[in-house]
Amino acid sequence: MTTKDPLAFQVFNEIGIINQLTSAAFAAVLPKGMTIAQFTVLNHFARLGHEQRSPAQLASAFQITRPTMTSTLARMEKAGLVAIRPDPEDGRGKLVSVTAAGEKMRDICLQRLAGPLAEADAVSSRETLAQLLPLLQDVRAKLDRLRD
Amino acid sequence: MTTKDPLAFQVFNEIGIINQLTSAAFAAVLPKGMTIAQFTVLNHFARLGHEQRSPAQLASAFQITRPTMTSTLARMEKAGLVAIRPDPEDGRGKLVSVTAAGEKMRDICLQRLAGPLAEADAVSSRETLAQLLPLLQDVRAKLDRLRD
DNA sequence: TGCATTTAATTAGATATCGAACTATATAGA
DNA sequence: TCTATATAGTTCGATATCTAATTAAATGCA
Repeated sequence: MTTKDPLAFQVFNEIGIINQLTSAAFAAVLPKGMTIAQFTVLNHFARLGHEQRSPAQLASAFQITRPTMTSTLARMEKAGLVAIRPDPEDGRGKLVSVTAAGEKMRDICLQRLAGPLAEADAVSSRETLAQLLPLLQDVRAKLDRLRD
Repeated sequence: MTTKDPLAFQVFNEIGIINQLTSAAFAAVLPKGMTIAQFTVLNHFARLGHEQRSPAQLASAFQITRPTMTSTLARMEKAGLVAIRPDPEDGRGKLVSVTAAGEKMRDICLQRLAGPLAEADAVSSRETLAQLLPLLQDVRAKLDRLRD
């Protein structure tokens, strides 16, 4: 990246590369067959306290399209990580919930992620990370608003 | 993301989401058939002043695997954006160069990216971006070192 | 009531990406 | 020189992701 590039371009370029490096490192330690996308879904349900969610709600939460979520959920259901049933209140809709196996898988992933996370936490000083977080949240919030 | 998550996790999560949002916005304005990956290659050659590069060098520059670069280059060659020839000094290797059509395509992409970039530049104050850049570069440099 | 529009989800076809396995060539060491 | 190892590139099979098009159900409005 030369310094001639616009500031925003440079920033988003760095973000892209960091995303690639960290995603690869995280994916490498996940159990065979598990992916970041699937882990993200499991993690989301853990935060929700096991409420049910529609595929559309999940897609919206992660800012991905519904076809993508359909695809990921189908794989997760096949692997027994989530249960999908028709929405009794909407003939078009479905309701997704996490299974016991899904919760267990999330715990396993968390354990395995601990190492790389600690490493990442170590290489970048907590100070740097602490400075970064609010700035990133600010940018993200503004991008979110822009999307609407 | 709850505040219970480790700092590094929160930071990388924000980075992932910002990457997704910006990538989607950029991809949306590119000409039919063009992708960010392909534009990145064209842009790289523009910076290099049209020197030739091996697929392995390109893969390394973008931190992607060689199979991925093989795939992208094959598509770009088919589209006439790059030329690929055997490396006369190494029977295993190949040399990639950008074509006139590739240069033209890069210019078109730059024009189309100007809008979204200006938008991104506007939503996030230059101050925020200016603060972010060195922090991100620091994190990226450390991650790079970690990889070796 | 009935039709048009909207919304939920899926299917199809594309690209990017990965790891694993393979081929071919180059290099190093005995 | 010969063989073992390393490197360049590809092929294969998988997942994630997108857009466009399709199906089915809900909603709105005349």
